[in-house]
Amino acid sequence: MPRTPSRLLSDPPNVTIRDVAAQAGVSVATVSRVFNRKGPIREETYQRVIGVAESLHYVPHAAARSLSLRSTATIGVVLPELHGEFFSEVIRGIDVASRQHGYHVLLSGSHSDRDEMRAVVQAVRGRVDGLIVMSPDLEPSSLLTDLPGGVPVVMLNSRVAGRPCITIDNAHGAREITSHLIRLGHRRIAFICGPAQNADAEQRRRGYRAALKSAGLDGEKALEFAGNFTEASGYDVAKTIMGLSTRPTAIFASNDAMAIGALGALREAGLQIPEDMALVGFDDIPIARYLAPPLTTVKVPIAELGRRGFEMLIAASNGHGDDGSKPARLETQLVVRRSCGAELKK
Amino acid sequence: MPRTPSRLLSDPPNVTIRDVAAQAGVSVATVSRVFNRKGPIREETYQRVIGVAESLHYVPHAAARSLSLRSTATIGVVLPELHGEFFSEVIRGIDVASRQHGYHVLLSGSHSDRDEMRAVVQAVRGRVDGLIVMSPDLEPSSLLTDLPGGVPVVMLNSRVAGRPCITIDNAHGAREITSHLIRLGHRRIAFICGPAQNADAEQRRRGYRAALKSAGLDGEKALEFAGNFTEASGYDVAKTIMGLSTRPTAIFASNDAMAIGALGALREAGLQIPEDMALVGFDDIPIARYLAPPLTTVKVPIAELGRRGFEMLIAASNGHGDDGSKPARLETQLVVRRSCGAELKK
DNA sequence: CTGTTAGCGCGTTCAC
DNA sequence: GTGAACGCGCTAACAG
Repeated sequence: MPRTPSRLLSDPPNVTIRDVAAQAGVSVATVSRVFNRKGPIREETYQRVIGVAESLHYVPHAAARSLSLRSTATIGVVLPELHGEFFSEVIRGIDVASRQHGYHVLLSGSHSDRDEMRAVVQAVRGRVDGLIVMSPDLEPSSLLTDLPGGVPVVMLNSRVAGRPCITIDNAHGAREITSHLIRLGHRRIAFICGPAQNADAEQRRRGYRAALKSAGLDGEKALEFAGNFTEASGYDVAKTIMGLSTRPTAIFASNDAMAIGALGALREAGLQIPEDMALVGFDDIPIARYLAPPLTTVKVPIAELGRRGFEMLIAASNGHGDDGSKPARLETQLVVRRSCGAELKK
Repeated sequence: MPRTPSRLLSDPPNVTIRDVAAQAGVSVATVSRVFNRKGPIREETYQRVIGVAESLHYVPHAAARSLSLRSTATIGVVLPELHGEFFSEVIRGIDVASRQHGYHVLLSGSHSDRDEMRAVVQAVRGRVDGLIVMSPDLEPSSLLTDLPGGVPVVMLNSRVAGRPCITIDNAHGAREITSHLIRLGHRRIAFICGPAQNADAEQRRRGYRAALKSAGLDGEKALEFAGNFTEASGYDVAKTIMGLSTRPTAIFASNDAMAIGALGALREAGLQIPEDMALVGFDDIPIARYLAPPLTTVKVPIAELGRRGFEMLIAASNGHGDDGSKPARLETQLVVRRSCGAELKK
C-alpha cells in the first residue's frame, strides 16, 4: 500500500513563506520583501520568487501578517440590525469605500440589546483596525468604555463624547417637509414617531414640532402617534388614524418603512393619495419611488452615509499618531433635501 | 515639562495576556487556561485571574489566537454586488446564523469582473475558516482553482464541480407560475429574461419554456425579451411591450426588481394591473407586497438561502476531517412556491 | 542586495 | 494545579 495518505489534489493545503523561500533558494526575508515591495531586490531574484510562489499557490497568511504588522486591513461595522434597504445601502457605501482603500469589512448586525453589542465590540481586538458603529436606540457611550484601547471609532447617526461621527440633519429635513405641507394648506398633520430611544426619531419629531410652532399650529400636538420604524407600525397607526372622528389631512411618517406601511393601510381604506390624504416619509430608500403613488419623502443619501463614515474612520486612524494633531472635525452633518417627487394637493 | 507623552485616559492601549499573568502572579499558561476553560484550575486562581483581566480590560487578541489555533471563527461571504433587498436578505440570513454559531462575517460585495473576485477569494487566507460564494454571472469553477488549500467553500446559487451548494429550484418555480397564467386563460405571455450568463436567469427561462411547451404554446417563443435583473431593464422592456402591435396579456419578469420596473412603465401607460395586463415576478423580496397592486411573485425564502448556506459550510468544515466521511449532500435545492397573492384575471 | 534573528500574542505540549 | 519553552507565519532590524 502506498505511503502517502491519499490526499488527491491541491495536496499542499498550507504552503508558507518558508516553503517558497526553500524552493526558490532564498531566505524568508527575501520572499517577504518581494511580496511587500520593500527594499531593493535584484530583478532576477524577484522573478524567481514570484514564479515559485505562483507555482506553489502561495498566499500570505493574513493572521500572521496582522500579528506582526499590528494592523489588519479590515474595519468592523456594527449595526443594530440588517433588515431592509436602509442598512443595505449603508453597508454598500462602506463596502465600496473600503475596497477602494484596500480594506476588508467585518460585518455584524442584529444586536437587540446592549450586552450583545458590547460583546461584539470587544471581540474585535486583533480583528479590525477601526470600527463604524451605529446604535440609534441604545445610549451608546457606555458601549465603548471597554473597547480595546487605541481602536478608532466613528459613530453613525449617534453621538458619543469625543468620538467622531456622521449624522443626518434630521431636524432640518423634518422641519422642511412639515413646512412644505403647511404651505400646501394642511393644518392637521399627523406625525408617526420612531422608537422612543432613537435619536433620529427624536430629532425628526423636533423638526416637525418646530415647523408647527412657527406656523402657530402648536395646538395640534395631539396628532403625534407612537411608531417604531417598522412597516407594521406604520400600518397600524394609519389604521388608527382612519378611525379618528376628525381625521388629519396629511400624515408624516418619520421614516419610509412606516410610510410604506401606512400606504398599505390607506389603500385598503380606499383612499387616494395624495388627494384624500397626503403622505410623506423620510429616508428615500431606493424602492420609495416605485410605489404607487411615488412616495414623497425627505431624501437622505444613505450609501453616502456609509462612505463618509469609512473615510472619516481612515482620517481618524491617521490623526491618531503621537503628534497631538487636531482630531479633525468631530462631527459631519449629512445634508438632507426635500423630495421633488409627487407634489401634495390639499 | 512632564515626561509622560500626554496620553490621557485608557492609557494601556494594548494589554496582553502577559500583563494579566504578571499582575495576577501566575504564568501566561494559566491565564490561557482560564480563558479557554481547559484543564483544571483552582477556583481561587480562576477568580483572581478573571478579576485582574477585567480590571485591566484585557481582551484576547484575535489575530494571535487565529495564528496559534489555526482557525479564525469567521467566515467570508463573497457576493457579486450589494444592491437591493435580495442581497440584503441573504446577508441577514448568514449573519444571524453565524452569530448563533459564534462566527463573525467578513463581507465582500461589488465584484464586477473575475479578477476582482479572484483577488478577494485569495485575500482570505488566515482570515476566514470558510467561504460562501455567490457568483451567478461568472463561470465560477476557475475562481476557486487558486483558492488557498483546505478552505471549505459552499456556493450559493451556482454549481462548481465537487463543491457543495445551495440552489433555488428556479425551473420549478418558473414553470409553476407560467402554468398558472396559462390556466387563467393567458396565451400570449411575455418573459423578461435575466442576464445572459446568469444561471438563475437561464433556469427560469427553461421553466417558462417548459410550461409553454406542455401547453402547446411553443409558437409564442418570440415573446422573450432581454433584461438584466435591474429595475431599469424591466422598465425599458415594458415600454417596448407597450409599443407592440399585438400585446401579450401577461408579463412574467424573471425577478422582482424587473417586475417593479415594469410596474412603473405599465402604470405610466395608464394600465390597470392585473385587469389590463397581468404581471408576475420572481423572488418575493420583502417590499413586493407593499406595491400597488401587490406584486404576484414566485416566493423564495431568501434569508433562508443565506442561513442554509452557512449551515452547510459548517457541516462541510466538519466533514472535512481525515476520515473519508461522505461529503454530505453536495446540493440542496431550496423550495419555491407560487404566491397566493392577487389572483390574475384575463 | 541578501541572510539571520528576534519578536508579534497566544495555545500548548511537557516537566515540575 | 501550575510554569517554562516552543511554535504558529510573517515582518523588521541589523549584519554581512
